[in-house]
Amino acid sequence: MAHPRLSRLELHIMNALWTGGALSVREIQEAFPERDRPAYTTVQTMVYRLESKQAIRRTRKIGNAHIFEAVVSRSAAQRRLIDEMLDFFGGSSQPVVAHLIESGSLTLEDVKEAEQTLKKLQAEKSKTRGAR
Amino acid sequence: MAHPRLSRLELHIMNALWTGGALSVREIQEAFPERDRPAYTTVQTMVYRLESKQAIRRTRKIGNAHIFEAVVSRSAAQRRLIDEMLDFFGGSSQPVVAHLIESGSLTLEDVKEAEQTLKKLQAEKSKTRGAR
DNA sequence: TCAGATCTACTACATATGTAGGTAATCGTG
DNA sequence: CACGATTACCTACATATGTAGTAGATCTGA
Repeated sequence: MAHPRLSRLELHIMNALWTGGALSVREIQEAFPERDRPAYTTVQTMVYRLESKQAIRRTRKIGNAHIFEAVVSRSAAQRRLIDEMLDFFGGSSQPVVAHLIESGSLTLEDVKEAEQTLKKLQAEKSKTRGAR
Repeated sequence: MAHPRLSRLELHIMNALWTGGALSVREIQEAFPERDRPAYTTVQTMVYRLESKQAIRRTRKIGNAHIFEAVVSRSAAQRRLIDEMLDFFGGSSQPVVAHLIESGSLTLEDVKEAEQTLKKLQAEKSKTRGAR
């Protein structure tokens, strides 16, 4: 499976690895907020499952502890999540953007940046097609 | 539960109701693409579960068939999905927007519209705070 | 009216996900 | 080296999700 579906908890674990690099099970567990931190073996089980899904792999060993690192990139996982979301939204970004605004997490800078990127993309496209 | 978590299939069913208004189980089933359409009773089971989660409710009866309608709004469900996503993205919209662009679903119009909305919001906010 | 079509309500089961205990192997330290 | 600490590995189980069958109620058209 190149693109395994990742569950909520699995994503949290991936997040720890994306953020912290290669980590042991213990380190992953401790990356969870103290309040609401799963048991060591809970994390371990999910780590094993992620391994069997080939979303992560063992790299080396420190003492008797295995060190794991992400195989699936954060970007790829995000992409998948967003594609699934767009599915519900009929493929349109508009409602997504609207909710980002509502939630207050979309800044004017984000928008300006997006605009630049889009314009650049458009320019390249028309060049490829033969400058219309 | 005011904000039940909705699974993939449940969201597809909600989608049918958001789009088609009040529907029978049969109509919901037929809203699925012919290729890859779950059995009638499969849809029925999910409809019952959505009912017990109070995401939908029975409104009336036509013949011997119950007619269901959404209680949870599309907007509220979308909002929840996006909030959950933002959680993984560290609360930042930036990666979400980047992926929307990559997927090609974000248009310049979407961005312009967002910009307008944001500017309007900002203006209102500063007015409330006492026009700085 | 009554027989076939349709629907409801209940039951069942496989897979996925979250949660964690128990036991044995391995490590580091005195 | 021996022992306490830390891991690995295996097993188990509850809840969620997807999938669907069956039995009996209800409806509708001939």
